[in-house]
Amino acid sequence: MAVREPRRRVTIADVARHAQVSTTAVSKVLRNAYGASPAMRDRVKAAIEELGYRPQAAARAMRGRTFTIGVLIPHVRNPFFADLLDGIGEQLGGTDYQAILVQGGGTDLGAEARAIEALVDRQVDGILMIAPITPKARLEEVARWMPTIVIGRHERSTIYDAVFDDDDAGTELVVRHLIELGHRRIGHISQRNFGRGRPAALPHLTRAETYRRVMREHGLGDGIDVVTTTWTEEGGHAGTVELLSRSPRPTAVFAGADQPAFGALSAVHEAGLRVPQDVSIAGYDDTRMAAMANISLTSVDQDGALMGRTAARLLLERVEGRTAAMRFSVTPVLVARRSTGPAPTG
Amino acid sequence: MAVREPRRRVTIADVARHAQVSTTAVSKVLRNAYGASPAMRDRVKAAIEELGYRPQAAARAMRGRTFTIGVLIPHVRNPFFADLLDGIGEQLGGTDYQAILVQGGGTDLGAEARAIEALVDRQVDGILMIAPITPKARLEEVARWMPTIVIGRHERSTIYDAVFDDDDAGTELVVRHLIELGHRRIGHISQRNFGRGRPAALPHLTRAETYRRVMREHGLGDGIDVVTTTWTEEGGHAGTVELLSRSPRPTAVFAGADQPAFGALSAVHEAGLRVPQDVSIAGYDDTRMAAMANISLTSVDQDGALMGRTAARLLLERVEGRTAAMRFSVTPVLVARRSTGPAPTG
DNA sequence: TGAGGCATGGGCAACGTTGCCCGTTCTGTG
DNA sequence: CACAGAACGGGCAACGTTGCCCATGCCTCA
Repeated sequence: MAVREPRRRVTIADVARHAQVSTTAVSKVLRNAYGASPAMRDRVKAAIEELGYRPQAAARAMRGRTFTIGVLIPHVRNPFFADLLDGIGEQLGGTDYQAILVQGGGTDLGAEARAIEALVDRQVDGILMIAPITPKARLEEVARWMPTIVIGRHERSTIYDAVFDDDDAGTELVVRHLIELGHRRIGHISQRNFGRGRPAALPHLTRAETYRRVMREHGLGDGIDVVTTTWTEEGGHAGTVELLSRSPRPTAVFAGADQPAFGALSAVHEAGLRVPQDVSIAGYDDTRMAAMANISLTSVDQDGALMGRTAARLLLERVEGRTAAMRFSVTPVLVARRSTGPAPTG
Repeated sequence: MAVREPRRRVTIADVARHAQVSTTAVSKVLRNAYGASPAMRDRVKAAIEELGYRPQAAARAMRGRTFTIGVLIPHVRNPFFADLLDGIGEQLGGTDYQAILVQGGGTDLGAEARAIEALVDRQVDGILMIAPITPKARLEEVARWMPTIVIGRHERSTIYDAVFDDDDAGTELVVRHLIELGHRRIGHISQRNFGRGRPAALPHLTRAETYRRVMREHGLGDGIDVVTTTWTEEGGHAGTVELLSRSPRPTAVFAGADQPAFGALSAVHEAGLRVPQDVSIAGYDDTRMAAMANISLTSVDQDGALMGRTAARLLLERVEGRTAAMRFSVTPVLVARRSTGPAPTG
């Protein structure tokens, strides 16, 4: 097979010529617009089929529509985001909209800013932002340009919609679970704070705050111990090593998320301690790995697919014209597994 | 803060007016083109800064360039792809190009086809396809339209570049490792075959083929046992349950990838068997979870970041005009951990 | 002093699509 | 049979950017 020169792409004009109609007519058929007879519709559709015509998104963009939804994702390594994307994809399937993903960098404010600008420059019809660390003021600035849904943050906005997990409730579930098991010294692994916005807007801040509150409410203010790393396997490992070096050491660790919890499990293992006999470990997100029998990590399930579906639905509504702001919150559920058990006595 | 109407976006004409020059002049400055004095350059740059101007990708696209690289990814749930994306991002950082990701669905040929078309419709300057299942003929058709790099497939093409891991060598390493440990009955978990192209082009086919070859070369043709599922935790679990039901059951399982290997570990655990005393498990990809001390999965490391960087570099070269096809292969390394051990005697 | 070249800046058309508007033909009703 | 109104199809401009080309003015060199 020889290398042919790339032939010119089929345009609406080619279709019009082939179907013996005007370009306007073809456009009408494409958009299901008024003013096209069934006969013409068929003829044009046949021509489109025959020539393999596909509209060019760029030219459409110049007229205002791209049929593209931009999704800002901190980093694809976090498996929970995959659930969100599944939900988004499910909701968008069957519509004319296509999701494109852009990685924001996770902890790099500058990278995230560039990613957002990239989406704005590309004239997407709407943006879904997954747990952005960008200040709220900037999010609202973007939301004024184009329909925007923010996933995972708790602030109220009158300009964009919010879809989030009730991190407060979820954290309360898991910390109480540990306390009920008799734990008094419970370490917590949190993330470095990059945002400059209102505190507690980001999940890791809510979780840390609620952890502190619940501990205090149970008279365990002295047992509070927060280490700040990153929510990765490596971060969770390092944080747990630090917690285990305390004297007395905590008998349980709420890792804040499953990824650091996996690192915590490995750190406990390396220290020659047993889970849960010596140390209990709990995560958050209920990822698939958490359910594996040899891991069996206690976690908090937030329905990521539902959040994704809802976020995409809300965004489409906004694209279609809704302007009133909406909020949607998912109620988390504790999934107790074998990584948590009664506190060791003594 | 009130909801303002979205103001019109700043265009090149606004900048030109503000800087008292022509739009052509502004365009020249933007593109670092010839024919602009340093003085004018400064003036225009100041105006751009002042107005916060950003070029619109769609309008540029109509003139032939979008500064966008499309990345087709089967599914974000596979952690190995995150390494590839890190490499791609690293190489693209500092250039004017922005990567956008589109999910192909993994096992759904139709979804992948739509994803590829979405990228073509959006006039990206080049496409990086990660382990596509689309027939080669179609890949070449796309590659004639725009610069294309295919990651993970082994076929030769004169039209697109290929970047892949030497799956044959990697599989030989891991299967030999198991044989040297004394295993004779080694199960293998493979994936359903969706492609219709040349066999062995996709990694899972190469791995299965090489597994068979190495087994036979060591006189272990009778010990060959392949189950076909999907390369997910769930698939690996189900496949391993099936393998463990054999009589006699295999003493080792080469899971084909880390994700199914994790499922395999859990299945062995559930069956009340020990790893590696009763059953050895090996994966492929050397993901971060494999390195966790409590998992300690034997795996094969393929340098995903290097593959990603190389693929992105090759693509940029093609965007700049190279037409000769290139191939780049990464040499894998066996990482033996505690999930593999001597075959049980008797 | 004149010719040629270079540096600099701008005019213009074109990329593909769609919304607005206008003209023609057809249909139904008095 | 006349007329209003609907149905239908097409012309045209505009979206923002860039590549090609031309005009101007200055400098250099023979």
